[in-house]
Amino acid sequence: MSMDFAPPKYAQVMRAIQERIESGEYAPGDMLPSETQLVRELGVGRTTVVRALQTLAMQGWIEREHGRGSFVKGRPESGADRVRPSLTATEQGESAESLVEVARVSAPRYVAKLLGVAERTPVIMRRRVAREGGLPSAVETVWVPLEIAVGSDLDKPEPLRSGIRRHLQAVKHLRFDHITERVTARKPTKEEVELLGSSNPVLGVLATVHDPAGTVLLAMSLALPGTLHELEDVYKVS
Amino acid sequence: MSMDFAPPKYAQVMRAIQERIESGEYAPGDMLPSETQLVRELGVGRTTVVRALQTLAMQGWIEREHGRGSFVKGRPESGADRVRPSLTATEQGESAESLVEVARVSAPRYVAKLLGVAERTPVIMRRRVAREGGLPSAVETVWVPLEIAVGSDLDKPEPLRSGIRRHLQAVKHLRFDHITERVTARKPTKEEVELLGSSNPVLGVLATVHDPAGTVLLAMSLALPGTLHELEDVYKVS
DNA sequence: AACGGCCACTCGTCCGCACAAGTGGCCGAG
DNA sequence: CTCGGCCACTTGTGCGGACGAGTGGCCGTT
Repeated sequence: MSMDFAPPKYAQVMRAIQERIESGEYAPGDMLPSETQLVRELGVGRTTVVRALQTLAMQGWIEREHGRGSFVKGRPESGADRVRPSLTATEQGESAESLVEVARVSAPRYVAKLLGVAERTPVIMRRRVAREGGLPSAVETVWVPLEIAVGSDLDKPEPLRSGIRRHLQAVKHLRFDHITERVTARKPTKEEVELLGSSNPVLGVLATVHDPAGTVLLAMSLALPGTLHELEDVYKVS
Repeated sequence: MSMDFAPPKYAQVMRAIQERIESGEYAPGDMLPSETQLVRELGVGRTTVVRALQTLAMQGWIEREHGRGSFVKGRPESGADRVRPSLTATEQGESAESLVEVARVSAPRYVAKLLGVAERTPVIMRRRVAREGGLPSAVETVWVPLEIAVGSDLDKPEPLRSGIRRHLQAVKHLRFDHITERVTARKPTKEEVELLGSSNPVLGVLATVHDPAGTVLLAMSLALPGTLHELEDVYKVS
C-alpha cells in the first residue's frame, strides 16, 4: 500500500467547502455551518476549520461577519479572465501560412530599449499574422536577443509548431515568469496595413517577457485592429 | 484614558516586520529571525508569529522554506499598479472648466446595453475633459440611470468637486465594488475631435461600475488619445 | 579524505482551550 | 405593547503544547 501523500487537513476542508459551493449545495447568500458544526461534522479542530474559512474568505469564496456567521459568495472571478494578447502570442503554434518573416536585424530603438541592449545590436525578428475565420486579425512581431535564440530554432525560418514559449522551455529550459504589457492606440504601419488589409486604428501592444530573475527574454509588438479586438478587464475597487 | 483600539497582535507583528524590511534592517535575501526567536523577542505566542509570517508570505513580502527559515523578498509589487482609467475618472473632482455638458438624454444603444435598460430610456449624461499640463488629455462621458441619479447632484450642471464616487457614497450610500472595462482602438468621434483638438486614434474605454450585488450603477465611455496614453499591466505567467 | 549517522535547528500542521466581542431572539418588567 | 436586559450563538484572537518533516553541520568511523 503506497499511502499517497495526503494534503493537509485545512486544504481538505477548503476543498470540501468549495465542492459544496460549486455543486450548489451551498448557494450564494447561504450561511455556512458554524465553525463548531464543521468541527463536529468533519472531525477536525477549530484551528483547522478557522484557517480554512479565513483562507477561503481571502480568496473571495465566502464572506465572514463577526457575530453572524460565514456566508457564501460563490466561485471567485479573480479578474483572471483578462485577455492576455501577448501571452497567447507566445503560446500559439506557427504555421507556414501565418509566418511572414524571420530575419536577423539590428534592433530598432524602441526594441533595444525594451530588451535592455544597445541600439543597433543584432537581434532575431519573427513576424506572423494571426487569422480568425480566414481573415487577418493581428500582426505579431517578436524580437529575441541572440543569446536567447542561440541553440534554439527561433532564428530558423521554419514555423515553430509548438509555439515560442513551449519551444524555449523544451530546448533551453527557459521559464516565463511574468509579462509586462503596454497598450496604446495608434495608426498601423505600412507593413501592418498590407498584412491586415485595413488602415483602421490598431491597439498597439508592446510587451516584454521576463524570467523569474526579471531578465528580459524577449520583446513583442502586436497590432490588433480596433474593429476586431477588445481587451476586457474586471477589477475590484477597494 | 481612552484606551484606543489596539490592532490585533498578529497585525502588529506584521507591521513590525514590514517596517524592518522597509527600513533596510532586514535586507532582501536575509534570513528572518526564527519563529521561536520572534516569540521571545516580541513576547507573543508562536501561533501569532506563524500567522503573521504566513500572511506576509501570501502577500509576497517574504518566502518561507521548510527546514531552512524565512527569507526577505522585499515590498511586494502586487501588479496593482495597472492603470485604471475608469476608476480615476470616477474619483477625480470636477471643475467648472473641465465640465463640458450635463444633460438628460435618451440612452444610445450601446449605453442601454451596458446599463441593462431598454434603448431610449432617459438617462443622465455628464461629459468632462481631463487636462494634463493645460492640454486636453481625455474625454470622459458618464451615463447614469435615473434611479441612481435621483436624490443626488449628478443631474445638476454644477461640477462635483469631490468626484462621482465620493458623492454617490456620501449622498446615496452606494458602494462601488468592481469595474469591468473593455478597451479598444478607434477613431475619435466629431465631438471628441473638437474637445481634444486632434483626430489621432484613441483608446476607447467602455466601463461599467457595479455594486457588491453586481448591479450596474453607471456606465462610462472614455476617449484617451493614443499619443498621450499607455495602459500598463504586469501579470504572472503560471 | 570520504562516508554516514546523529542531532540541533528550522518550518508545517494540528489540537484543545480560553476569552473577547458582535448579533439576535426570548422574555419578563413596566 | 414596548423596552431593556439576559443569554445563546456566532466569529476574532490568542496561548501553549505536540508531533512531523526538511536541512545542514558536527563528529566518529572507515
